[in-house]
Amino acid sequence: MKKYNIPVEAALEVIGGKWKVVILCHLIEGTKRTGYLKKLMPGITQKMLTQQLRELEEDGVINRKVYNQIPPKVEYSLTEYGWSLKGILDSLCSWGEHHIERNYPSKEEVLLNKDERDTIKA
Amino acid sequence: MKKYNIPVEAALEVIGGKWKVVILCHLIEGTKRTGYLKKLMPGITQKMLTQQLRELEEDGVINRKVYNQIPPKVEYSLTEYGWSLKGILDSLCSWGEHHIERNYPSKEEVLLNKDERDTIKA
DNA sequence: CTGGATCCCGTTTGATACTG
DNA sequence: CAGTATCAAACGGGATCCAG
Repeated sequence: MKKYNIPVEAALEVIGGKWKVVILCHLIEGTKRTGYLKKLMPGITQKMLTQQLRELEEDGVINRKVYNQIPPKVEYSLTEYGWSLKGILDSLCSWGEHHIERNYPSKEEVLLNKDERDTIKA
Repeated sequence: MKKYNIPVEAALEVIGGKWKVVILCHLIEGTKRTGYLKKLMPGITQKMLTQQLRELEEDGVINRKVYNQIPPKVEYSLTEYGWSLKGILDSLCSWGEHHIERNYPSKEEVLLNKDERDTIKA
């Protein structure tokens, strides 16, 4: 049985992975398939995306739905347990926005992202 | 200038380090010197502790106070900006506790920690 | 004796090509 | 399209050494 020196370590074991919080933030917006998640995270590799998704699934915070068809289609979504992280994820997003405004008042660094997001949505 | 694909990445850049959340959670309890932090985190190495503390200091969330004396004494504490993370850190701790109860209802894995904490305090 | 730095090595992550 | 395999690069762990 795993031992924790402080309870927060248990939380980090679930969402402490390098890309997990970002993945979960995207899944708050709704169910998404693998390729779309990869588009939303230009910096992640296929391998890491698969690995992090598997771990999140094992910890019970996301759901993996496989459609048996060609070409393959796999969708990921938050489980009910995963939704219990919503408050934390929202707070992290909000803090991140404030942190950006604090360090780069011009906000230029996120505007590009919004364009990208619109491009992807279009 | 750094580009973020999603604002939460800015938050992860600050508290996303492997041990940063744990360090910050300990510093919520009050100012602590280096050796005591190491006792509170048996799993961390001297090297990582120093590195993570330096990065947290550079990001403006913790304060480093050096006492010019022999033997050396260095104290770390949250800055005012660091305190803006309190809500997130508390939520993470709370979620971690619930996660432990969910997976190990006997709670045996954290009781040891409480003993350790008492031992250190004594 | 405390806080920190350096070196070496194993593990994790990244980049790329490949499979069904 | 989703996932795997392979190899290179970066990061983390541990022991040791250093300054004061």
